[in-house]
Amino acid sequence: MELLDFGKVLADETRQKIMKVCCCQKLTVSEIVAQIDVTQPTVSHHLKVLRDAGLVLTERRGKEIYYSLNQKKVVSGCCALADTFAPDMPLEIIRKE
Amino acid sequence: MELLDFGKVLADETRQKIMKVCCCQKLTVSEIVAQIDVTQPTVSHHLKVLRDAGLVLTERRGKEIYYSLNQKKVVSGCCALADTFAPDMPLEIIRKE
DNA sequence: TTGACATATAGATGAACATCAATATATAAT
DNA sequence: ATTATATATTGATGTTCATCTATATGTCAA
Repeated sequence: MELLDFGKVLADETRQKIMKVCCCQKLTVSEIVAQIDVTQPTVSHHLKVLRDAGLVLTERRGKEIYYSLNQKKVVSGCCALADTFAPDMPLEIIRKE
Repeated sequence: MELLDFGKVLADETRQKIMKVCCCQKLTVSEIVAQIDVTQPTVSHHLKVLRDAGLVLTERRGKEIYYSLNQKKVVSGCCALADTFAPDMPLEIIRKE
């Protein structure tokens, strides 16, 4: 089940913090570590989990690797959740540019 | 963080199965047990988790207690997720009655 | 090639949690 | 009151997983 993976990714505080900080910008691992109270290996571990779930995009520049949240994937996950567990709810417009 | 609880609830396969079966109908604990491959205490445990998160509605009728998924809460959780982790995405209309 | 820096991986440890059997509580019927 | 049925709770057990330290890998500069 795809939704199970989505849920598992969201079930950790550190992971949600990482998602939040690289939500709207590209950050290196070091920059993420600087903003969160865990060690670098721990951040790398969570980035791997996020990467495996397709929830994060990466871009190498020299020694550094930039990470950013894949907002599109977040939305598709949310939609899948709503479709599965709230099929009777009219969702209307949630946000529009 | 509210979102963390939402994620944790979603992070278990049995819980997702329970959510699915009582998504669009009221079911007793026994009826849920009959549809899922775990014991009654395990189902009760998960129903408690769901209840504490406000994700399930209950209704007592005699000896039996009917459970049904709170779809409204599911949607508000999905919206909170999108607002937090996908603020740049235009969500448009997802579904409409 | 050597050294410095950025990130990833391996292995160990502890905590959180899903599950079960056993038992308790609640409700209804006789 | 007693019995039967439905659900909840308790306590034990095993597994999953987050975290750390130590180390490996990768990249660039001198």
